Amino acid sequence: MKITALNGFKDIVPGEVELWQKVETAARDIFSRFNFSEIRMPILEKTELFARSIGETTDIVEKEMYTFIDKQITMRPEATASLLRAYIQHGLHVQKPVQRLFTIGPMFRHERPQMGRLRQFHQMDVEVIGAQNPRVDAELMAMGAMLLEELGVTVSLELNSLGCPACRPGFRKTLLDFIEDRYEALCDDCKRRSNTNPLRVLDCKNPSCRAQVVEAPSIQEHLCQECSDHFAVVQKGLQQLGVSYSLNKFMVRGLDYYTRTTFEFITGDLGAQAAVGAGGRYDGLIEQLGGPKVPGIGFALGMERLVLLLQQKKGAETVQGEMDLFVAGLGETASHFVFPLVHALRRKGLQVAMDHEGRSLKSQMKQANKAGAHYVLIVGEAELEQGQAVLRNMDDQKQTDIEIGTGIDKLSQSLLEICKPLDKFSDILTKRI
RNA sequence: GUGGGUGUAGCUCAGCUGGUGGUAGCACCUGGUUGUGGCCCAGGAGGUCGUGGGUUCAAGUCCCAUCACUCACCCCA
Repeated sequence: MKITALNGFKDIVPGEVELWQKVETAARDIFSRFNFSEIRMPILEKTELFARSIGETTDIVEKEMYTFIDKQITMRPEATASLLRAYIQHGLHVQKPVQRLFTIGPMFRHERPQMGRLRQFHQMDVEVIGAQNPRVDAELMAMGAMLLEELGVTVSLELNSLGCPACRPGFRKTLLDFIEDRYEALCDDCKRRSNTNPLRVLDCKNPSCRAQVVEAPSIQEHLCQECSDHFAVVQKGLQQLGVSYSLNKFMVRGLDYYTRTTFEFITGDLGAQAAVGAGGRYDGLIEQLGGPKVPGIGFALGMERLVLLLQQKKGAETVQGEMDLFVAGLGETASHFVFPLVHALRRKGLQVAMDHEGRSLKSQMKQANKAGAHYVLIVGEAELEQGQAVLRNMDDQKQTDIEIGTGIDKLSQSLLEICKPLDKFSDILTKRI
């Protein structure tokens, strides 16, 4: 019986992993432009952490977490809770009034997999802790938009405010009254939702529910003065930064801790999984987890979804590797000579490969070609005797003789000089992706 | 947890109303070139037809079960 990866768990193989590297590299670049620092947390946490932050009655906590029940530990289903735990544990608020942190890594949820949704999935998570100013909300969204733009994926930004503990309960009541009048017209899921999480009724996909809900009261019109002012400045900030967005009064968040600003980067190209990234403000959460009374805001980008979008773009051919030099030794004597030479060249910084299987020159040339070698050094019995080898430029097919009787150090030095000027490796690689 | 679709070579897939698994494409290996890549040509290797039962003289094909994958619902990045 063949052993395969678990359902919902995926290998990222060569040819695909380059896209992931591209996404990560772009993200690290942008995050550092915005003065964020990386933080890495463990994947396992005490179950209680997630129950307290995400919400005891959310689907995630109730049925989607990978938990070792006997040990009361859980594989993180999202990053924010762990990151805040680390922030509190290390007293990072004392070091700086405002912490700008990001983390990249795997998350785990036991859901049924589908396009863009796996059981182990990867997020890039960004959090600003200690900043109250609504301009920071706008700045964060602008950063997300900038990253997505640089990656070349087209998304739209949708924005809403969920209010705060002062005004949300009032709206909730208003909404419940509205739903009450139409209860019988709603689908079974929405009937259930109206008890558990009435806001969820607003973004039901069922067309008849949508029709019912069109006239629903908008939370944006029921915000308290502070929340309303905050929301206005967020929008003003987005306009200042030239970030286009649209208001969506139906947008709701799945996690309990969100307050005020919430937003999603949406695409139409991923089937049912429209959100490429999403986040919002969580002003009470840090205190609730036993930390200082500071506000926070953040968002997460789904890496699988980003990679899928990149793959969908035209000309998304698999990335071809490159190397500086392939050394072809013909026969046992030549291979014996070449073996330490390859090592010496690698030590000097060249990307070098050789064949160890005693294959024909033709076969080795094929290997070199496939590997994207720019040069091939051919060392045969005849060359060895004459103290010479042939250096072939694979790009223009020109061959030159090169002295090899002078010792490996000198030989590798001259090869280094020939091969290195061509080393625009990283630029070329970046462009090809 | 609920529903639909699909399982044939490493990958993409043919295989009609049951009658010996495809000269299919890509990829791989070897040769055409006594020591020279890409293109072309020739050859080669690669399969318990997802698995287990059943019907039948005969099952990749029909039936049942099971597993896996996949899309959607729920939920969510």
